[in-house]
Amino acid sequence: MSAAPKVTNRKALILSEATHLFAANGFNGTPVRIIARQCGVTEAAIYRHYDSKEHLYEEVIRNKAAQHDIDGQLAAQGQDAGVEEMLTQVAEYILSFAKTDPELLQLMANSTRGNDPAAAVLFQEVRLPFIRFIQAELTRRIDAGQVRPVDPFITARCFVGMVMDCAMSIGVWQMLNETTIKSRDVICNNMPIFARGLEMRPVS
Amino acid sequence: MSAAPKVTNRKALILSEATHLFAANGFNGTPVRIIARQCGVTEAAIYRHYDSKEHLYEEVIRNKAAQHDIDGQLAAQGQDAGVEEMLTQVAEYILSFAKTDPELLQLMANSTRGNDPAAAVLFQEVRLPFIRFIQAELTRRIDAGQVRPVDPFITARCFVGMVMDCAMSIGVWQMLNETTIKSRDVICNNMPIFARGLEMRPVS
DNA sequence: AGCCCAAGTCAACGCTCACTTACTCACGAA
DNA sequence: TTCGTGAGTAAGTGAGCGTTGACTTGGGCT
Repeated sequence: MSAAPKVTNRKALILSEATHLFAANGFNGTPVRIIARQCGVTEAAIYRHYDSKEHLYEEVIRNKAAQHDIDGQLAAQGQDAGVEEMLTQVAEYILSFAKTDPELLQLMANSTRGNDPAAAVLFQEVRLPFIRFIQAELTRRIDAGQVRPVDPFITARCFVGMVMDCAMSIGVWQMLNETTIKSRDVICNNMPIFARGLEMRPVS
Repeated sequence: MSAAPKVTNRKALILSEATHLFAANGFNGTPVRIIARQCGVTEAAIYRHYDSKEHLYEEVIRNKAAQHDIDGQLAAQGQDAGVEEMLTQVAEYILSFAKTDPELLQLMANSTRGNDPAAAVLFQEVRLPFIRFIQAELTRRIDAGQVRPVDPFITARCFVGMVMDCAMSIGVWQMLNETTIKSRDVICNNMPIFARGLEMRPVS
């Protein structure tokens, strides 16, 4: 009723609701009016906290990316794992977003186009960490003679692209009534292929 | 000057200009007014030919998909090629779109989200043919004992996803001032990895 | 007590959107 | 010659958009 009912963090609420709506309907598909209604406030209240709709969107993206300490999570992995194990852990991490944070994947799917200025942030903060990690791990193993002398960057970029595409396009696939594929099946099927193709000596 | 200056196919012109604009700016980012201006006609003229903006968009998608006889193109390949050669040809075909028909890739990138009803058409008409082809080729080779007993559908889906992602995200990458990767380098680097991982006997 | 200010509200503004209406005109067939 | 029709136009329509300005309210500081 009153104008300032509680000092609860309204700004955080707006950011949260905006995240849900932007993820579900995209930037152009989400009017400020709807965000406001979802928060139980007026549009003007939103502009009290955020300069513009674009700034709010960028904040949503930045906040979403910051929620995951990807570098830290990746660095915690064992240094002495085999290639397959390493790739498996990365793929499991990416695919786990489908359950732990589907909004992140939706936002990424919406931002595949170059036009979106926030796309750069998502690529930089989410994709690149994975790629850099794999790149480094591959380089180390190539130098150690465990992995064939492939281009580590290209390999990492394509590997991450494959897993990301798999995670992002789930929605479209089940819209087509195609068989839904489980993450575990993808990993069990594809990681050995990649690892076998990369390793210096054929496994078994 | 006159109302009907020429009987040249105005409908085709509208479809063509709409394709350019939708590809460049997406559905929501392309007002009918702009399409009309680009064609040198009024909005009403467009509605004379297309019931609604959505119908026009769907027609754009359908027309774009129909421009490529993907099934035919794939079927023309040699049946006795090795796995690596087969995958290479498919990847080359997909990556060639970046030069022969970049609009197709842009439209696909815009339609990764499930909301877009046209996304289904693009998946069905563009992605699926590639996947089904690889799936069939893999199945044949698995039965012949040339390829290890992987899941042909999952493998094909992920392979196509990898190549598509590579083709679609080129725009974002060069916006980040990252090194631009050439299609040939991707193929030279990745096809042997995949093939080596798939083939029954390790290659050399 | 008095006052400031963050955080709201309401009501609009100016603009753009997809789409419509009423009308015009060239042109080919009867 | 007349007339119907397809293809176009100018000029809207109401709805919805992002954004703003003037005003209100209530908690915390002096």
